[in-house]
Amino acid sequence: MAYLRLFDWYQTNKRDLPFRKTDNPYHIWVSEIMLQQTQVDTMLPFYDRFLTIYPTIQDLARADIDEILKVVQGIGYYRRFRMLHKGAQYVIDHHDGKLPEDYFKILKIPGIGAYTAGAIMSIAFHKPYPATDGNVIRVLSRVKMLEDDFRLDKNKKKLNEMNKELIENSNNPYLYTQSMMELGATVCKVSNPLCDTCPLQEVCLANINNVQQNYPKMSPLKTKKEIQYFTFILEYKEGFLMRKRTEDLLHGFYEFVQIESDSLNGALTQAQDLGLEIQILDELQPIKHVFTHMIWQINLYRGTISNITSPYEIVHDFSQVPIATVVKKQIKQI
DNA sequence: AAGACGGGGTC
DNA sequence: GACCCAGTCTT
Repeated sequence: MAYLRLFDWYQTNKRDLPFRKTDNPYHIWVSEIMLQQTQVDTMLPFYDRFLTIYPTIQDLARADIDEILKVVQGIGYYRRFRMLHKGAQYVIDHHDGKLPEDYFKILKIPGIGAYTAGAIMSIAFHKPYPATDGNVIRVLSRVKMLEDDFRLDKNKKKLNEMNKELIENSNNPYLYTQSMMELGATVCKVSNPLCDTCPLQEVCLANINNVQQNYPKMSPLKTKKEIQYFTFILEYKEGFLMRKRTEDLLHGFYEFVQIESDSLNGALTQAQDLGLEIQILDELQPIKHVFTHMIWQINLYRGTISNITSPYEIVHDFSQVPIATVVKKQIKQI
């Protein structure tokens, strides 16, 4: 690996990011959780707001999970913030409220896996533990022209071992992790990589052979399952009927009366079985919402109702409860 | 090993 | 429309 060129390139070209201006291990922890499967530009506003409200591990540990969800609503993958909350409480209970400088102790904290443990060790504590994310997979698979299918766990683990050797030999774990990820994010991009400006262009086998787009090799994703819903925005006593979700998906977020059905009549019948006598006023614009593993096709109606039954409750102010983007799209229409 | 888990950006 | 992203946990 051409470490010096890589590090020089990083020092000259790095983006000015708030989580690179701190050496507070907790702040770096929060940033790494928010960066899981999330682009920098998307997480930035959440990062600032989150640390303003929860500036220390103690503040986060004693916060209410519903309030935390409200703070991060719109970013997605909300389970990571339930885990982060548990993680803060775990650090209070097991490590006197301070992040330990030990890879295997960090790995035991809820919500922290191999990547995040390596990122915290190398970025916050300057210790040589590998942080192998999508960027590093892309950079190394191109530089070395690796033929493995990186959809598979075993191949990611193999590459993590290679990344471990590289960071151990780097003499600067902090610069190694930061520069590899910065390179993957800004130069060694998924499509149209900027190889002309890459500090590794002379050692990169994919660039030399002009086959960058073939790497990393990834087996195709499964097609998403589609679900048809009928959703009713029902006014009741100057509020709206809503339910706090108890499913794993969007757990703790509020939704209107939403029923899985192929037809309006079928949905209304199911609503009756729940004790809801719905009077429809308008049909609104249908909504398509894409998740990682499924697609919701939502037929949307506005109506009234003269009664309320469990588990529904009356929500008077949408700003007081966690609202996911799929419901925000619905609220926008009223 | 495979599936669950959000939302936004890119081409 | 299809793919990807500074992944982790559960089954």
